[in-house]
Amino acid sequence: MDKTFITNEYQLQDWAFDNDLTKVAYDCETTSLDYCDMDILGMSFCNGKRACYIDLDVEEREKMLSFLEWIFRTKIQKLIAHNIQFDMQVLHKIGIREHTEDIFCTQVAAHLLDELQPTGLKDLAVKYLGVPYDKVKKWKDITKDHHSQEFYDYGINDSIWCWQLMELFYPSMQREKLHYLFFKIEMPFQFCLRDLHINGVEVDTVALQAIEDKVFPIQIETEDILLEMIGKQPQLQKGFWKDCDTRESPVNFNSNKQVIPILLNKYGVKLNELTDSGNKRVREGLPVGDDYYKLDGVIMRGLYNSCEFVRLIHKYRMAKDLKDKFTKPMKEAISSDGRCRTSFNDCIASTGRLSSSGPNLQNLRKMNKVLDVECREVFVAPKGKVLIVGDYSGQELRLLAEETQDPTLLTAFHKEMDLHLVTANLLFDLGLTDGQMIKGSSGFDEIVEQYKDERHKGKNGFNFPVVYGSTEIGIARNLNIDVKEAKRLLEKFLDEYPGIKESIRQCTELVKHRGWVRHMFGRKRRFEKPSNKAFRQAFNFLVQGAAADQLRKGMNNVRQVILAHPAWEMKMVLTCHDEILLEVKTKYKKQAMKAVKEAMESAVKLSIPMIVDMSSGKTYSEAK
DNA sequence: GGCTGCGAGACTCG
DNA sequence: TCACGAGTCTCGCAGCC
Repeated sequence: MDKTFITNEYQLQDWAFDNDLTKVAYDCETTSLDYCDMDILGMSFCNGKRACYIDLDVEEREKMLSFLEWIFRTKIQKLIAHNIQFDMQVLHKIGIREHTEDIFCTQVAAHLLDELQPTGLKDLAVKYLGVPYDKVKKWKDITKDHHSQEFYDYGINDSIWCWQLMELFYPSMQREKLHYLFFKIEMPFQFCLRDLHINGVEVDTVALQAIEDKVFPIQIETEDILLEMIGKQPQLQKGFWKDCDTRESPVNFNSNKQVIPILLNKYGVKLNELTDSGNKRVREGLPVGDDYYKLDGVIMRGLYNSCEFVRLIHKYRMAKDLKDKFTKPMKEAISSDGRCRTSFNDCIASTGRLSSSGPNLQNLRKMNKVLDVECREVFVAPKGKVLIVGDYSGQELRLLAEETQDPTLLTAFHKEMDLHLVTANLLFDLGLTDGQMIKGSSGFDEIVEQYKDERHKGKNGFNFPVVYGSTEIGIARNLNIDVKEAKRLLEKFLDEYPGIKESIRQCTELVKHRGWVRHMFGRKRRFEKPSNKAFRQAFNFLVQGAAADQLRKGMNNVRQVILAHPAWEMKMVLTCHDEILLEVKTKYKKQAMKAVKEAMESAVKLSIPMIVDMSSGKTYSEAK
C-alpha cells in the first residue's frame, strides 16, 4: 500500500485530486473521547490502493479543514470507518456536517459476524489480516509527539486495516444473510448513536446537589446510631468536621465480612443462605465459615421486623449507594455545557442490546421510598423545551407472541387484554371472561385489584421468567412455593401456551444441531456447545434481541421525524432498552408526541399491534 | 508499608 | 451449577517493589 504523509494544504489538494475518493475508509485521531473536550489531531484516508495521513495539528489547519469539508460534501459517496459513530462525532465537531449517509462500520460488521469476539480494530487486524501481534500499537504505547513518523504510521494503519476489513466482511455478511440488518437497521442507527452522544442530556445540578444533601446526612446519622448500638464511636479528625473523608468508622457497615459476625454473635440473627462461592464449597465438600453467608437487600428486608440493627444497616447502605454510585459519578460526568454524555455501546451485548457506560444511564435508580429520592428528576428539559418519552408497551411479551405465534397470546394482544391477568386466569382458574380482561373495559380496574396476587404471580412467576428459561426450581424460589407445585404450574403454563412450548423445543433443537439461532429481524447468536444455559440464552435472544432491533428501527424512524421538522428543535437525548427520551420545544409538544408515537409504532410490521405509550414533563421522572 | 490488579459480591436497571 | 442482558462500586486478598 502506498503511504503519503501530509502536513500542508497543497500536499492535501494534490493528493485529493490525484486519487479517487468516491469510496474511502477514514479514521480520526483526537485529544479526547468526549464531544465537548474533543479536538482533532489528524485524519487518515485509504481508498484501497493508496493511503494518507493528514496532520491537522499544523499552521494551515483551518484551510485544510475547509478543504476536507468540501471533500466530504462533494467527493465521498461511500464512507467506511471503525466505530463510525465516533468518527462521525469528530466530523460534526470540526464543522463537517454534510456528508454521505452511505456508510460502513467495520466494528458493527465484526460484531454481527461474531458477537463473542473482541471488536477492537487492533484485535481484528491481528485475527483477520494476519498483522503480527507485536506490530500492533495501542494508543497508550505510542509516542506523545503527534508529528512523528511513528504517530503518522499509527494513524494511517487504522484506515488501511479498516479498508481491508471491509473487503473481508462485506461478502461474509452476504453469505450469512446479515445484509438487511446491517444496511437497513444498523447503519442508519449509527447516526442516532452519533446524535445521542453529541446531544447529551441536560442535568439540573441544583437538584443533583439536593439529593446528595439529603442522603449524606442520613448515611452519617445512621452510621452513628449503628456504632452506638455496638458501643463504639466514630473517629473524627480535628478541624474539618463536615468533611466525610476525615471521618473514620471503626466498623465498615458496607462490608459483610465485618457485619455478619456482629449479626450472628451480638444479635443472634440466623442466616441460612450462602453466597455462590459458599454453595460451591458445599458441593465440593469443603468447610464453610461465616464469610460465606449471604447478606443482601432481600435477606435484610426479611430480617427487618426481628432486628432493628439490620434495618439500619440496609438504610445506611442505600444512602451510601446513592451517593457513591449516583450523585458523585454524575457530578463528574457533566460536561462544561451542563449536559451529561454517556457512551452507548452498540457492539458489546451478545443479544444485540445497547449498553451504556461512563456513566451508565440505563440503570438510573427508580424512586427510593425509604429515602424519598427519585434520581430521574435531575434530568431536565432546557428552557423553552419539554421532555417526551416514547415507551414500547409490553414490548418483549408482544415479541414473544410474534415469535411463537401462540394463538392465546396473539388473541390476547389483538383484543388488548392484560396478559398477566390472562396467565393468572389460565393457571389459577379464576373463571374470567376475555371481556373482563380487556384493558380499560368496565370493571377492569376492580378485577385487577381483586386478583392482584394471582396477577403478580402470573407476571413475575411465569410470563417473564419463562422468557428467561426459568425452571421449576427457580419458579418455586421466586413464588415461595414447593418445587412440585411449581412443576405442575409450569407444565400447565406450557400446555395453555402450546406455541411457546413448541418454539422452545425448536430453538433447543437448532442450538443442539446447528449451533446458532436467528431472530425475526435477522441477527444471529452462536453457541460454542449445547448446554441448558445455551438453550435458555438462545430462546431469550429471540425475544430480547428482536426487541433491541425493533428499538433501533423505531429510533431510525424518529430521526426522520426530527429531520423533517427542524422548527421543533427536537433532539434524542437518551434511550433505555424499550424507550426513547427526547426534548422538544414546548409549543410543538403535541405534534411531536403524535409523530414520535407513529414513528415508533410503525417501525416494524407484525401480526399484532405494537403500542407506544407517550408521556411528557419538565423532568425525566415527571415524564415517566 | 504502599501500590496495583483481580475476583467476588452487592447493587442498579430493562 | 437454580432466570436473560448489562455497568459499576467496594472489599479483601495476592503479588510486587
